[in-house]
Amino acid sequence: MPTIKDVAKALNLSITTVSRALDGYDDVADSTRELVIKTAHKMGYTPNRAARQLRRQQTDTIGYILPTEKPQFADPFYSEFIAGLGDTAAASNFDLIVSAAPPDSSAEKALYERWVQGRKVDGIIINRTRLLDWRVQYLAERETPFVSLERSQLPVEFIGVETETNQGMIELISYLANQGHSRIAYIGASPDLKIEYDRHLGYQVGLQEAQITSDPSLTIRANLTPEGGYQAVRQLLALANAPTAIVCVNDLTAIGAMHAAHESGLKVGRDIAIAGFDGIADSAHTQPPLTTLDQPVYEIASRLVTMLLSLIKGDLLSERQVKIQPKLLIRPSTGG
Amino acid sequence: MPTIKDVAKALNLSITTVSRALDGYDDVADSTRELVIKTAHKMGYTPNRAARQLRRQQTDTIGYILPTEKPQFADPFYSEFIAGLGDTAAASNFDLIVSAAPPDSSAEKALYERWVQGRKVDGIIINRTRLLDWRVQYLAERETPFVSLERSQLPVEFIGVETETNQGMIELISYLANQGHSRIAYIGASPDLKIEYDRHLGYQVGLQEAQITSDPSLTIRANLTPEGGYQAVRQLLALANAPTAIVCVNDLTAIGAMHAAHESGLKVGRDIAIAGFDGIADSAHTQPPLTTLDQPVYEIASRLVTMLLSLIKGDLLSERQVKIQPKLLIRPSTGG
DNA sequence: AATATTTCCCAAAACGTTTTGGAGAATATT
DNA sequence: AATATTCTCCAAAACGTTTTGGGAAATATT
Repeated sequence: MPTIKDVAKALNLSITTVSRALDGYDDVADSTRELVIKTAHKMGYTPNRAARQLRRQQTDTIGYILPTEKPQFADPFYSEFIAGLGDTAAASNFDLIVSAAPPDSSAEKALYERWVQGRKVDGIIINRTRLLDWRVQYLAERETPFVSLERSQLPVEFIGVETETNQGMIELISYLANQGHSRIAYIGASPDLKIEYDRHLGYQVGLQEAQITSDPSLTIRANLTPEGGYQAVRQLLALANAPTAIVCVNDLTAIGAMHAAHESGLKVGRDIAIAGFDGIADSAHTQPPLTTLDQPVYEIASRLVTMLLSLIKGDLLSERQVKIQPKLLIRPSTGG
Repeated sequence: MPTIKDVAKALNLSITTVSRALDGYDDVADSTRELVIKTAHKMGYTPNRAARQLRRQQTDTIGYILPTEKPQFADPFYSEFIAGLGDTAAASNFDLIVSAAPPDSSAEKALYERWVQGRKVDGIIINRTRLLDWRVQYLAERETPFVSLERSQLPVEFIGVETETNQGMIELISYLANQGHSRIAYIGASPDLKIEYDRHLGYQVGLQEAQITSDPSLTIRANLTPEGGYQAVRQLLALANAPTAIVCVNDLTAIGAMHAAHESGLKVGRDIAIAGFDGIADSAHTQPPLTTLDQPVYEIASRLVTMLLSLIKGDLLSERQVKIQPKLLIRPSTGG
């Protein structure tokens, strides 16, 4: 594997000149630059990343840690999200390093420390942000560039992307109300998650706009998985006064919810309405197809990377806080 | 951020000794080693990865490239797969870098070159192996350690994990035959993929064992997505002599297939039987729940990393070729 | 008491870059 | 013709480790 020294020797130039020719400095003659570029290419020279990183004190790498729950972890949201991160990073010649850890665990903490202290990454992408997320505190204190999907409640400047949920929820619930539903339940997630906070709030605002009085017994917390949604619906259907429509915090929950409804002999879309949130690809092919608030996951991921990279480079970011409007996709799971 | 030099100065030792104390060499007194470890920890010292990499000429990093298809890419298989890769790598203090590129594209080639030539990774994980996969040729030629999920047909030693499909397919098809099905279709994927080769072969062997003569018009190729499965079933149902059972190359295809069947007014599990392959988490919650050949994705990923790491370290690998038996999960989508 | 061995430590080189601070040659300006 | 300016180039230092090849002191062996 040729080094810069080999290229220099082959051309009888100093390594300084080769380096500067390759990096586009203007204190090297055009003729030599061309020559350098050509022979470097011919010799198959690629700069050694470690050496460059050591000297430059930066890594050209960004990090992302998957929020894996204990046993199994399979959410199509994340494969699309990671594809977006990886693609966009690669387009700027950055690398993406990925690891996995349960949220708010010691393993998570250890990973962040390893990456931040060891100067393993130039910046970090956070998602599934929690209301009082130690990660944003930690990264802000250490002045490590980071962007997040969803805003925490900590007094730290928020840079990233957030989904504006209220409008979409209002649309969804008004649609359900127009279909004649008045007992509309909500299946949420852990209350320390910002998405749960937002989506539950959106649900309540939606009810209010539709002039439906909120019934606390119709809000129930699950864990973002099909299993969670399945169990939650079994509870809801056991209620004396069971709901006729159910809004779920994400599509996976809705998939489990539909399963439980079917199992109880209800025809989803006729006997009960069920809606999700995320717009994962599967949602178009569930039986019946799922009404959902669709988010452009790939673009969100891509946008986050773009923002993070300019943060790292010290460019001034015109838009530090991007708001995304989810799009209501009405499908047969809510009748109509 | 303290360096090894700071630690050495604080203890009035040489950096050599500090380095060797930390690395566990036995030519340093136990008392000093303890002292070094303690103060290094107290000072918050973490070795700089770039410097270590440069000196050691290795990166403690493995790479994986997602096979993203053009528009959207969301397959829960991959979120679980990546979680397994990341977890297991992190447990050995290795990092996982992830990027994305369409299979067999110039972008894919560019990424591999960047990683291999630039010594960015110590080893690579391959999946969705193709029959004549340029990647295995390339990596073998460059003597870059790699492991793959599924074996190519190239004359290169195979190291990795493969799924033994025939047995599972025989079970599945014999089950279908016992249910009275004799027109059993197969929806596959691109024929250059090893999984397509294997699973299609398994299907044919299964038919043979069940003494059903194979009808070529019942094999149809899709693209591993729900959309593909959906379109394929529309074609199949338009046949003069339509199938009564359909075996799909993966669960996503099966999900789309069920959708199309429903849409044609067929009740899946009663009027038509549909089965998938992979055992993604959703498959338990489709309507009806999907019969599938379940693979332990997380364990497969984890196993691949373990193998790759010993390959990198030069340990002798006792098992270079691991065979996995998928497990048939019979669910209502095939009636019964 | 001399020699051999073990124990514990260290100075210096090396890994492959980028950057600093010029220096000589060519050209432009007086 | 002398001086100033611009063009090109380069030697050397630095980034933070690990490893090599000892070397001095302490201990064991004759």
